[in-house]
Amino acid sequence: MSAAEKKALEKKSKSIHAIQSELENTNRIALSVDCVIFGFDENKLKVLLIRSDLKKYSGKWSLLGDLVFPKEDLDDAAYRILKQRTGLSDVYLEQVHTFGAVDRHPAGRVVTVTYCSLINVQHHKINILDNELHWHDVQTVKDLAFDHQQIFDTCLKQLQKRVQEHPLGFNLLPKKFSLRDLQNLYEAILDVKMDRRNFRKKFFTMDLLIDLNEMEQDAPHRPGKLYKFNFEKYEKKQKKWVGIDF
Amino acid sequence: MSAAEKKALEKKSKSIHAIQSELENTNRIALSVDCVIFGFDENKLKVLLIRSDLKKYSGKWSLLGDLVFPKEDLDDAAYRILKQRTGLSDVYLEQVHTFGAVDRHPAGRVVTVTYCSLINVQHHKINILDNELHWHDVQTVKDLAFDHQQIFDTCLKQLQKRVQEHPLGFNLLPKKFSLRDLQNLYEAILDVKMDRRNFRKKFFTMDLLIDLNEMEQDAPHRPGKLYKFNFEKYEKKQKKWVGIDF
DNA sequence: ATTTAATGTGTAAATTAAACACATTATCGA
DNA sequence: TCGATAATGTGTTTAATTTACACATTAAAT
Repeated sequence: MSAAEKKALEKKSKSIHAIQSELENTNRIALSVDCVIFGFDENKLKVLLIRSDLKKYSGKWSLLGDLVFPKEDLDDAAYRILKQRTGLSDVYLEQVHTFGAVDRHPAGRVVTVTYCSLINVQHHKINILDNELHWHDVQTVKDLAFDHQQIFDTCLKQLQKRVQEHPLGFNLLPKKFSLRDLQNLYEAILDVKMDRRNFRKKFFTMDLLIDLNEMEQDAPHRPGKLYKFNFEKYEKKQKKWVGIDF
Repeated sequence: MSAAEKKALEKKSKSIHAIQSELENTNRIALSVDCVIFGFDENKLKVLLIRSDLKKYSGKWSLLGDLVFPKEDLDDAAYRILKQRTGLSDVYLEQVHTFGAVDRHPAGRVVTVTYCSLINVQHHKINILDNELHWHDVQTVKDLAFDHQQIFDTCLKQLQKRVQEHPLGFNLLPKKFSLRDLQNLYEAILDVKMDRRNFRKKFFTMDLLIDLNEMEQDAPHRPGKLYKFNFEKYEKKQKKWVGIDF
């Protein structure tokens, strides 16, 4: 992380507090963005959290958030915050939900728009600055600051739903991956066990994996073949399926 | 519509303009809610629109929106606005997306949270006050004010997706309906034709329709049986299906 | 070399979706 | 009144998809 980014980060951590009196006086609504940044490491789904800087919530973890600038597009704000905190700029980022309970933030009336992002933990060295940032297993995330537990739960559910309908998971994997890697990812995100042979069949039928004719290295046993995802082919085919199922 | 509601409506139509100078001076963000209210009538999916009150957009139609009060929950604001405009209070209402481009509103920086709602046109007499409100066929909606076309498109897509996964459609039908009514609804929302016999089989297999042992009245030909939806049974069963399909 | 723990490849059964045909019932008009 | 009309109501047959399950192959570790 550059010095400039570090500075921007410190500046941020005060920004919501700084407007507290202003919020109370003007009787107006402030707008923030919170990012739920998912990663995948050691065959577990992770989420990046930051230690809360509010005394009321000291010791608790919270999501990465910041105020939206008055003349900044909402989506731009989300990308800016993601970039500030992780250095990432070329990743999947999707709006999930907006949380607007009156008392959701102790500093005053702050409505927050939540974005969800998936990054590859190995590809991007996150600066664990002053132990403020930490990758948590999603399984053990609990008791977050503010209403962040609710936000996190919503985003995880959305991720589980979306990952079944779109190839989001590939952003979490290395460029070259084995089918076992892919299955581990899906099992971690969806929290289910799948049949290895049917899983394999499923993806081969989709015909969206490119066989790289390479093998895993340093596998403890028989190495598997390596693949990459055919994003181009996926973009071309537009699904138009209609069914009723509830 | 009561006099009080009429007054509230008139007051509203100025509210965004009133804050224009304030927005410019304070350099802050205002928050609004826009409602996309879907209805169903004459076997067509409709959407309730209001004539734009801004000169810049005179003659164009727009969604029903209003500013969120500083000390009002976001969801409450959505229900308040829906109630103000339609008198409805006990309906399905769901947040869809938040739109926050800097220049999306001519009055200044207004970020808007969009909600989608489904109501039964016949059950709720909407006061078409001064020709300001009108039910439009969704098929012919185009060229809305502001970024409302984009918002509408997003909501329609979301509706089409959600209606396949949840029994939302029943809110648009009378309490007693025939299977033909139900199929007409789905065909209108999804914009597809379905096989009558397979459609029927689908819903009978779900076992969520209650046979009322009544027949349609005044049908031009052989009348069909009437049913109602078993909401209680639906609430009890929780779907936990996992699959990958993209 | 043998063991071990993976990968890689099918096949059969069950379930679900799609395509399709005909008898039944009420209305309408001659 | 009676046939024509235009719906509803009830299958069956076929195809496609999902699920369950078995065995040979490969490389590493001992």
